[in-house]
Amino acid sequence: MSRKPASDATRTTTEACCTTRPALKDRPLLSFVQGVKVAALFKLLGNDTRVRLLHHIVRSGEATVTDMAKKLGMKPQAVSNQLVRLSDTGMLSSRRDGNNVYYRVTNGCVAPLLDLALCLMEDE
Amino acid sequence: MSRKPASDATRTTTEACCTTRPALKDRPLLSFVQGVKVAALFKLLGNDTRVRLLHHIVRSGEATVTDMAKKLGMKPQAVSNQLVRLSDTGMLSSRRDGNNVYYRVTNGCVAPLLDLALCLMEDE
DNA sequence: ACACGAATACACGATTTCGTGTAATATACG
DNA sequence: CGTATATTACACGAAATCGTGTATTCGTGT
Repeated sequence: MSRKPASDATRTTTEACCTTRPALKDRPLLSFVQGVKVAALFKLLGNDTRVRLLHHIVRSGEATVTDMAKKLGMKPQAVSNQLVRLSDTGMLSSRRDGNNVYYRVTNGCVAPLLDLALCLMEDE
Repeated sequence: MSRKPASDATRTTTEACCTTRPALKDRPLLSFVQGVKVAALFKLLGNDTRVRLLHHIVRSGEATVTDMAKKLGMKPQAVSNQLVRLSDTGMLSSRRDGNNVYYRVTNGCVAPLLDLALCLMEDE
């Protein structure tokens, strides 16, 4: 569980994500457990609410629950549910200021992943 | 439905995938439909069987159903089910040679996506 | 202490997912 | 034509998913 240095707080741009690249093609076939782990990661992104939440946070740097609920046109509970799931995996972190809880992206790979998926979507 | 030029048949390396990059952060918040589309893409990758299948094909260039079924220790039907789903979205293409059907990756973004996910997984 | 708003915890119901089993189709070889 | 192998089509059942409703926690202000 070694989280990234988090860089400086307000930074939300697409950072360098994976410096060590073992060259996908040369790896031995993924084991069952590895497959499950990778799939779990994608599964987390495989939901329109979570995708839109992530994109919103990437765009705005930080956001509160009610804020996002309004933007997405959803109830705060639904949003909170997904935010918790995203936080559990280390994609997001939360900071409390008074009544509000601000969420931000902590993992540098998230933005690139979204980016790739977006243009792959528009491509085909 | 404009598929990529497919480059030359035997090429399976991580190709240039998305040349046009509208800068994720500057995009307006994803609409509901966009969110669903992106999520659908990730959802497709959110399964250990499909992930391992994709990785195997990326590694070997081409592979038949029974071949993959043996490698993954699964029944041919289960494998075929997932291969169909992957083909429907344009990630894979199939070629028939006698009794066997060979599957290969047609979309250049698939490998980079897997790559990103792999190091993101190992990172945290 | 009390009320209020924000965020979360939890159980429920509708929907989707995935491997299995069975059957059908396709191709090769006698 | 008949049989064997490879692949796929289809229905079924167990399991996971996701938004909703309700209730609880946390912080603020009066």
